[in-house]
Amino acid sequence: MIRFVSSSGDSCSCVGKRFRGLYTEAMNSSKAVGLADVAREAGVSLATASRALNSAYGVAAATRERVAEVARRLEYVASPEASRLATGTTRTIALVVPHIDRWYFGEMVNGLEEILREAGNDVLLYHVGDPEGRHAFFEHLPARRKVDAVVVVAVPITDHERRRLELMGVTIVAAGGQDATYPYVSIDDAAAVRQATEHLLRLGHRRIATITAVDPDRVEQPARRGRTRGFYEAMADAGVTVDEELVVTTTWGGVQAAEAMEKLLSVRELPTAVLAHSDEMALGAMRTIRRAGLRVPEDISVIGIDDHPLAELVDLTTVRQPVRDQGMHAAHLLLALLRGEDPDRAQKLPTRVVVRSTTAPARNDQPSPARPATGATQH
Amino acid sequence: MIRFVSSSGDSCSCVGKRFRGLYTEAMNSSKAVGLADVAREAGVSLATASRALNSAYGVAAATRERVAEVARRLEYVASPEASRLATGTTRTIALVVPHIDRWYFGEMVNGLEEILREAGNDVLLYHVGDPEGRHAFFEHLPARRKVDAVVVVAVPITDHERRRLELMGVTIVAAGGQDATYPYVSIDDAAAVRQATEHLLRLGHRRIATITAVDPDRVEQPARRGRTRGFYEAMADAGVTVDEELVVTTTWGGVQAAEAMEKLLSVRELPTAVLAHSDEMALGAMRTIRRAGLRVPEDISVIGIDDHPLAELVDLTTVRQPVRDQGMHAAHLLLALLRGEDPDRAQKLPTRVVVRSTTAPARNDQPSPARPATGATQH
DNA sequence: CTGAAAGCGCTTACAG
DNA sequence: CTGAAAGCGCTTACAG
Repeated sequence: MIRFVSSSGDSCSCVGKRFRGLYTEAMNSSKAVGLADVAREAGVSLATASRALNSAYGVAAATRERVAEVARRLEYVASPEASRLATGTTRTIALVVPHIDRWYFGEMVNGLEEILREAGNDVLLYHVGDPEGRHAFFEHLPARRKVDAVVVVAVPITDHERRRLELMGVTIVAAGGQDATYPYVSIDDAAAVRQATEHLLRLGHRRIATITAVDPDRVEQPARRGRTRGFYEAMADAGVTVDEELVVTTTWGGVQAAEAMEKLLSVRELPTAVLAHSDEMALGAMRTIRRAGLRVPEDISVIGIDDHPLAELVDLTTVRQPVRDQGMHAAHLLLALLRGEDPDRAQKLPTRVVVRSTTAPARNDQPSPARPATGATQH
Repeated sequence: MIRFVSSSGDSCSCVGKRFRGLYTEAMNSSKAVGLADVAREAGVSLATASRALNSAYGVAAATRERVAEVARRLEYVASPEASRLATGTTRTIALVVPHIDRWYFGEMVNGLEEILREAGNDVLLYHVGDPEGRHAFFEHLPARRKVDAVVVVAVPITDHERRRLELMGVTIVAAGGQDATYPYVSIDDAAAVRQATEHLLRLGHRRIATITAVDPDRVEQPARRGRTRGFYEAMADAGVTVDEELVVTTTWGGVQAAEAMEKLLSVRELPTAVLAHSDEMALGAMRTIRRAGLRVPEDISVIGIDDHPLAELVDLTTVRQPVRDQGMHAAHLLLALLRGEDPDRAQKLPTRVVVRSTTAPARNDQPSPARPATGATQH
């Protein structure tokens, strides 16, 4: 930890010259207190000191007290390397995140980190952007035996990857993804889209377009399946035929959605509403609509999914998903698994429509059987 | 790592029953290959095996080759705990992040993680939201001796905190913050705001309002000082007197900015342009303007700072700052410091105005000495 | 309840 | 160039 490599004595990490004296002194004098110091000071053996600090049994209350007191006074903290080596446990959990720079992932990590750290774990961040990164991660991490568990954030993993982790005894959990093969917590994608679709249907829309998102390099695309399914089901339930021309697919992203929207605007008969698979995509669609000289929601209603923090600022109607909560639940799920409990391995958190001002009743070119929403929030 | 705690044999982490046989087998048979296995297989001692794999000197080329080959074949990976214990180094770097869920922080972490991991370090994530979290971090982390260095993302730290880290020999670097007391990479806040202000001035605006951001619980507020200063300087240079009524301060956030904008709209003579300290805040201001029945940019021009990914989708004019780059540069700075080199300890990355459509020439109630910008990007 | 001792899996002077 | 041995700082059976 204390690092004075250079023999010439001029390189004490990044510390300015004026501090050098101070540093040398600190190095020589303090040298992190260890268990031995605590034991000596408390007048017990190493073994007893260790037990007093860790295990619940086998130490006289008075002894435990005394040791604890000394440890506190000396600001003793066990060397994690040493105790990990000795116990064979790491108390470290890896987070595998494809796009840490996107709100969704950051929020998820936020929730995960909070719970995992509270439980005494270290949280290692692995950003795996592209397929190679994923590959490298799954090939090396388990072998490194650095972690007790890994939580993958919205990344479907292959069977091979999963098996590799399992074989090494690494517990795996998915946050925000969903996959029957390992425990997860997510939203019900189909239900979310169904809610969005039903909101539009309730407003009297019939020509509803949807901008569907897929991952460019994912092996599976559950979200697409799930979300798209919700749309078709809701339309069918309402007895509305889906015009396949109004179903466009693109990769995640606002710009991509903006381009997809151009396609939708070049259809013979324009849609009166469009449902995007994320708020970001909804904003992209809105830009195209706006640039085409059309208005939202007067000419075309737009609804997204997420309730991104900025959605509120641009008055975007959307389906809210609790992202941070998904992270927290996933963390709890993982901890339960690590404890050897048997928690619910398939948790879905509810979503709900948040009505703002990018959706409006369809104009009277279609019959409008349902009443328009009233501006309040609904389930 | 392999974890079969229960004596009844029914709790192999989170693995389903059908896998139990497989697991037990794996556990019994494989048991992670260690240096000893490599050494034996290669017919050398532990010491030689270790040297062959790590140090550059002191091993015959042929020996090194053979050991490396065996290691590869056995898929050997050193136990990080053991080697850290033995070397006293952690190869671990902590990232202290106040709001991982915001784009700016996620992007920064993205850049940091990439470079630090490439260099062979583990990246530990610490989300410290509130002052207590910060306190806990700085009090415990150094004592834990878990990390070689910490990079604080846009969090000014107190002198006491800094000293604590330094005394433990932990190298510290700031990414996105700026502070004369430790090495950093950031943008020039004053320059960024100056660019924004000059853009508005160039469009002929004179009644320029600014929504200034401060951190609620920060000890220092360099950004505020810096950014605010840029505004006053640019105005002074242009010979325009700042109307103090048009300078409002609030905490970071779109909703807060929306409220601040209400204040600006209740001034006797409305501003013709407003400069917000972030894009999110700009969007908040725009919402208030829109809801007041005014148009952007026809009635009021709006410019932000950041070039948030969504800024492009809402056509927001802004000052772009390279966030990921700041993270990458900060990582390189840190690595250089750890290597004992003497890098530039005060790196500022350039920003530039990105003109989109929320700013327009001031209407002719004021003289317009400069030509309006032409829609292209400018420095 | 407590202690002496072995061991976790590496690295690294110290001798050849 | 190579090996035997000590040591990194804990934890945990194994004996009292």
